[in-house]
Amino acid sequence: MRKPCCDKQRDKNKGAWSKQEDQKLITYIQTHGEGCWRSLPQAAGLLRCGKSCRLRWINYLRPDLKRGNFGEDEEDLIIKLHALLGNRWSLIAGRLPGRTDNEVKNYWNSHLRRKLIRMGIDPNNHRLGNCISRHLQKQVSHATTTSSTSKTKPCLTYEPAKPHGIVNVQVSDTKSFVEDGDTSTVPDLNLDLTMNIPYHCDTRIDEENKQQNVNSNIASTELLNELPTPALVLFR
DNA sequence: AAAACTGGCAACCGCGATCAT
DNA sequence: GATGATCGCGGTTGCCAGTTT
Repeated sequence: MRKPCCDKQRDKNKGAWSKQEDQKLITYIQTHGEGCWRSLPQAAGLLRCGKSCRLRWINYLRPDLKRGNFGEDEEDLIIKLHALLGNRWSLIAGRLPGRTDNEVKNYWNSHLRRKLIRMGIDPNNHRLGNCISRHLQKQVSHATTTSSTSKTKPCLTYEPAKPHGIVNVQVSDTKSFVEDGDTSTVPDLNLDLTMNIPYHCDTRIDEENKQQNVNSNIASTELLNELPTPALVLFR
């Protein structure tokens, strides 16, 4: 049923975009606006498929793109949002003005993911791995004057985004664990936060509404700012 | 100095969702 | 409801520059 991808057409350019191509695309969109990607290449005089034009515009040419390094606050937000939403890059990017889903995805894969792994945190579920990394072990052993490897390891449980937008977050106080050292005095705080994002996957809501619902819910509750994800706890 | 390796990023690909007929 | 067209998303690939051996 699916039509062969337009990219496979022989007369289409592929690979890196030239300045001339960029300029044609910019000029066309400035004049006619976004949309109708299918017909855009021909109208703009580009030997590209519409898909490629859309991607180029959204990820690189759009005037409102921020570009440059991610700030610490942006990193925090990405980690928090990823803990809540999983690999929903477009939703995550929607909370980061001037950032694209591709940019966020790349940054996650090349920076944040590794950072979490180095911290001994599974980037997939934001849980501390079974084996605490050497780095973390150092921190722990440094914090505790006596060896205490047999003590209860910090328990951070994040369940990634579930269907219907319900996210359960259970957090033990890792910071206390690391900094205080004496885990026996640290109660296993189990903050069972249940967030009900009005995101009904099973009903047909258009993407904009979905995004607005998610955005407004997150923004209004400001819950994100209160969420100490394991990664963030360890970064600080 | 050169080869091998690594990391970052832009772009591509395939698929599902949605729209149009 | 069936079919085809289009869009948008997330995973993956490939290129290139920088670093290490």
